[in-house]
Amino acid sequence: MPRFVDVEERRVELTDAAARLIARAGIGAATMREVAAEAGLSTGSLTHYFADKRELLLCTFQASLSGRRSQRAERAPDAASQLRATLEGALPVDDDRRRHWMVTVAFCAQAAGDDELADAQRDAYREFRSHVARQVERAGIADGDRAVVVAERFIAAVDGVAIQALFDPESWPAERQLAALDDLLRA
Amino acid sequence: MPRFVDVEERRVELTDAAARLIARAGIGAATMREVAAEAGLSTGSLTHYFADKRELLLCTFQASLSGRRSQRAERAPDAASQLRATLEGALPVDDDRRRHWMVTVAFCAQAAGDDELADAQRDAYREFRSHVARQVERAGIADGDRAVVVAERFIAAVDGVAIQALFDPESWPAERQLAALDDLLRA
DNA sequence: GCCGAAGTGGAACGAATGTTATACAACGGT
DNA sequence: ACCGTTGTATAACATTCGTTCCACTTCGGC
Repeated sequence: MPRFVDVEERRVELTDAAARLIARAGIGAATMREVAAEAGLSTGSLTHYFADKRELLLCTFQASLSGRRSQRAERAPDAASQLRATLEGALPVDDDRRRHWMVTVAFCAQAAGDDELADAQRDAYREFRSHVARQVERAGIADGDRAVVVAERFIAAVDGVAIQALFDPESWPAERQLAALDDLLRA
Repeated sequence: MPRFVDVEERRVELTDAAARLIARAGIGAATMREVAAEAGLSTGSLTHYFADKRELLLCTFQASLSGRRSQRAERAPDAASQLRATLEGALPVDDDRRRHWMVTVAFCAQAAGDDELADAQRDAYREFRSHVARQVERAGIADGDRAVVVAERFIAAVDGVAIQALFDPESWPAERQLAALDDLLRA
């Protein structure tokens, strides 16, 4: 087995390139040629690491999801701070999180007519809901089913702010997004 | 001027066909041929009413927006009921509103890399925010700038629920969406 | 030193897309 | 009755897409 290249790393480079293109110019701009060029490779190499365009896009989506998941890992002193950090991770307050959000929206739109993608989206959402609900319980805000309902309300509020912020950044600088989050947690 | 055909009506039929396709199978499925076929016409007729595909999509988006705007028109007895009706109009509680939401999400994703579309989206959102803020004032919930902030919070909460309901309808039947809306207005 | 597998680039193909052009049908004005 | 405009359908166009294929390079094993 000659020629040592870290396959997984190369795949990450390619899905990163795809995510960058999608965030910048929409999912329609993520053609095989454009993705390869963005990663500094050729289409021949691209097909060497992903059999299909479909596989490339699915991996791009899942990489974006796991990127968001890893952001949660940052530990905070107490349960309330952890909850706040988790919700803050879902706000487009910097370029990186903004990029993740644009990719998420693009795949939301793509999920229409693609059942596999829709399932992945739904499962990711439910997993996130469980995660937030667990932190709500730890923070002593609510228990059991009530915690899930509270988590849903928190997520809905944060997502709503995120969407407004995505397409009207002038009205929603980072500080205003964080202020809205604090208002939410205070109530 | 021979051959009487209601041009505006025909254009509505075509943008409706486009909206149906987008909601059903994503914006990628809205090709010129598919839209024409969905409307029961040929591409020759389609180009007769819309110079470009771009014009067709822009008109489809604006038609979806004005459709949502007209839904607000239903009068309610008091200011609080009007506010509730407006916010309920932003929830995908039936097939029609669900369709509008899918189209909105599709164009949200498309707005990346299309400044004109992004501007239209932002302006529509601001107009909706003003509308809700006015109803918040009339309902005596808040005044002036506070009314705008309250409106933003309401819209964020409703949009967040809408997105969760779009991609996880099992968890979000219509009654649960409306219950979440009532919870929101009670607080 | 040579062989073969892994990696890479680039060309080529068929299919599909947006767009344009052309031919025909339908109807009002004179 | 004829003409010109409007509406519609079909075909063809160039372009672009995903995909496939082939030549070339690079390295480890024998």
